[in-house]
Amino acid sequence: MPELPEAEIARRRLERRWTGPLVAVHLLDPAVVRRRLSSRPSDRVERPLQSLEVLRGSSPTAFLRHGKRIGLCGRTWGLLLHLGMSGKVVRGREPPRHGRLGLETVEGTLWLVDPRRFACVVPVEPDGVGERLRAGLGPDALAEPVDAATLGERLGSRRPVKVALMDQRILAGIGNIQAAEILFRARIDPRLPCAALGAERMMRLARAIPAQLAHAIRADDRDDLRYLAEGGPNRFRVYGREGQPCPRCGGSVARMRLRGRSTYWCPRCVR
DNA sequence: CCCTCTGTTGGATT
DNA sequence: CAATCCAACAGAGG
Repeated sequence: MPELPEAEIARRRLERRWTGPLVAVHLLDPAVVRRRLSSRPSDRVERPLQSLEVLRGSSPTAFLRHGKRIGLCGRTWGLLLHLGMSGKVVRGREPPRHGRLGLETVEGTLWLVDPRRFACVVPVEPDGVGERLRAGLGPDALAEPVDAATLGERLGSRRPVKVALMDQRILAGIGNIQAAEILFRARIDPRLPCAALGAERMMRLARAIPAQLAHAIRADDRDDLRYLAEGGPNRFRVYGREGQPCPRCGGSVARMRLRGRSTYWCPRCVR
């Protein structure tokens, strides 16, 4: 479920575990290397590096993140990373199942694992990695929190608030799960058009965004990352909890479909 | 077995 | 123009 919290966990894991220069690059699935993060014009890379071999013998000087994207900066290279739908970073000696890429240091190997193969890495020139990460995206939903007035301007007017929250051009990092958790925390009906929020709700929403993301990161860091698909307990307050009691009011958590995505919320809590 | 569901994203289609 | 569908994929669950 890589959204901002999982991307931040992956970034930290890379930063903490990357000790010393890279001994070897294990490219288990060549398709994981792309020439750009997406087909959008803002993600165009003029001179993509041809292979990951340039990484060997060096170590990154910066470990960046913007929204769901991660960026590593070496002296002679940069590497953009997007975890896609099921990507994560794990450490271990042997290549794990669905391992796509291994970055080996003397201390061990960091593996990009990704069953669904939507994750990718893009080798680029070292300059401008930070700019590439932000290209076309709004401010980072955690690191660059916006006040209620700014949020209101950015959200626009017509769309349901949950749909707008998931638009990376407005704020970077919020996906389907965190949108549900944020709106639950702010007690806002996900269907409400942004223009109908009003000052009071907008204030609650502006506070809830960084609060929820920080909470999710803390939870992940403590428990180690667990995916629903891996059978771990559901740590979310409403996501994936249709029919279960609302942790705040005891009412029943509802599920609906908004723009094709499952949306969980508590009808009794919203105000 | 088969059908539906799932974390992302962007482009095509209606 | 907004909503839906689809395409990249694999796997879990009913």
